[in-house]
Amino acid sequence: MLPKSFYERDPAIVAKEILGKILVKGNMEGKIVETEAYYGLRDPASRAFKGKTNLSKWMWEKAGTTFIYMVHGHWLFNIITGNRPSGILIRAIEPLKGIKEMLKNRKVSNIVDLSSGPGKLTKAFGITNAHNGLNVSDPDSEIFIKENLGKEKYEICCSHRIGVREDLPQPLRFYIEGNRFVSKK
DNA sequence: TCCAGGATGTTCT
DNA sequence: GAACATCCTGGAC
Repeated sequence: MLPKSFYERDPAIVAKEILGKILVKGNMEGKIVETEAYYGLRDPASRAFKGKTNLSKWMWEKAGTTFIYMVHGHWLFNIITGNRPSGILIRAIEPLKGIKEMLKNRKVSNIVDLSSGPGKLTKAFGITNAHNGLNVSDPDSEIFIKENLGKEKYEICCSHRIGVREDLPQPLRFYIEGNRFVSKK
């Protein structure tokens, strides 16, 4: 399992290095293939931009804390990082285990449609706001992230974030080049 | 009470 | 591939 210190860093670094790691919930596992970094107060796209509210308060929590909120009727899964308030958004994963259970949560015929988007993967994994405030570096947590022991190689690309009205100058979206489950190219 | 939002699914060409 | 209706909640008024 990834230690808390892994998350206690700049969100862009965490977003980049968490690619290829394994997200685990119950018997379901998936490889993280796409993420975005969010810089709290100085980031107009961040939920924390307007200050601390009942919703965004999680972004001030310790690194590794989960932060889940709904947009357009979809739950989006975030993890708090260092330099708070800040965090990363998990945008896409590649299903590895428990695919049967994921298919039950999402009625799709195509595996690629199962988790190739931020709202899709939360539904496939059954993640809702009930999972707010967990810590992915806590062994007792229902959701955690572990190291990928495989030795596959992949290239990491970056781009500007998707669907963000006022983006920061630097690219803050990271993904694994060529992976089928990345939401957009 | 109203409205916009870090998106998705469907329905076209 | 592009356009659009719709998903639901928190926060502002």
